[in-house]
Amino acid sequence: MTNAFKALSHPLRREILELLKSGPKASGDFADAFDVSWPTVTSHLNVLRDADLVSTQKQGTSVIYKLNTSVLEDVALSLFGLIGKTGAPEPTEETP
Amino acid sequence: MTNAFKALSHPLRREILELLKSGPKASGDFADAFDVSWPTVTSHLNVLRDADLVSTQKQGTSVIYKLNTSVLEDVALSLFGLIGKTGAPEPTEETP
DNA sequence: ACTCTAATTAGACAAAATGCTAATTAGAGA
DNA sequence: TCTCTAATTAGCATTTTGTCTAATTAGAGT
Repeated sequence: MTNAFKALSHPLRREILELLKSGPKASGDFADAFDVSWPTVTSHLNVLRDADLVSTQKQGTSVIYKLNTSVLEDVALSLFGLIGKTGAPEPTEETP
Repeated sequence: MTNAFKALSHPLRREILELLKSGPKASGDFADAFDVSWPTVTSHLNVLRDADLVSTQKQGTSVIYKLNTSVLEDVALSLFGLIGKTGAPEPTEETP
């Protein structure tokens, strides 16, 4: 999960995830959507897949990417953990 | 808030935040806690402060760092937004 | 087999991040 | 004032990241 933080650090990768919110997409869709070269997109997609934030599936000549919600949720929860929102009931007083 | 993602991408910086969970600490406390030089710690602390993840306060010759929970919460929420969860995690148990 | 489209890999290169040592600033106290 | 301690800044080497173009792989359709 540690890699997920690094993967999330690039704005374009976060935009890719944002696009994936509306459903699975092919590599070329991202290449069309952003103003960078297709190889650059591929590189970012690889980072996201290595971090397990997305998973892939081949469909003919296309490669379909879809959001991997579980890791994303783990990351979000770990951040809440950092500020004391663990998902468990909060104590009425701060624990030193 | 965009910078927060980049700030969170380094393991040592996340460890710093983890340490801050238990309360505000001085720069030297981190320098003691980790196996890197003090200037390196300072550099990481600067990144965290630029990202508004921590705030500082001088106390004599010491500089006290404390966690800035609001930005951390924003980041966590934006990740939940990515997976369609609009709010904070619900308690696993009923709050008494 | 040939060709077109989808996508990735290879290789090069610039820019940014990381971490060190040495030098500097600034406050506290004798 | 002098000195000690806390912390940051400066400068530098090394590594990692980001991006491009060119080349390559692979499937589909004709």
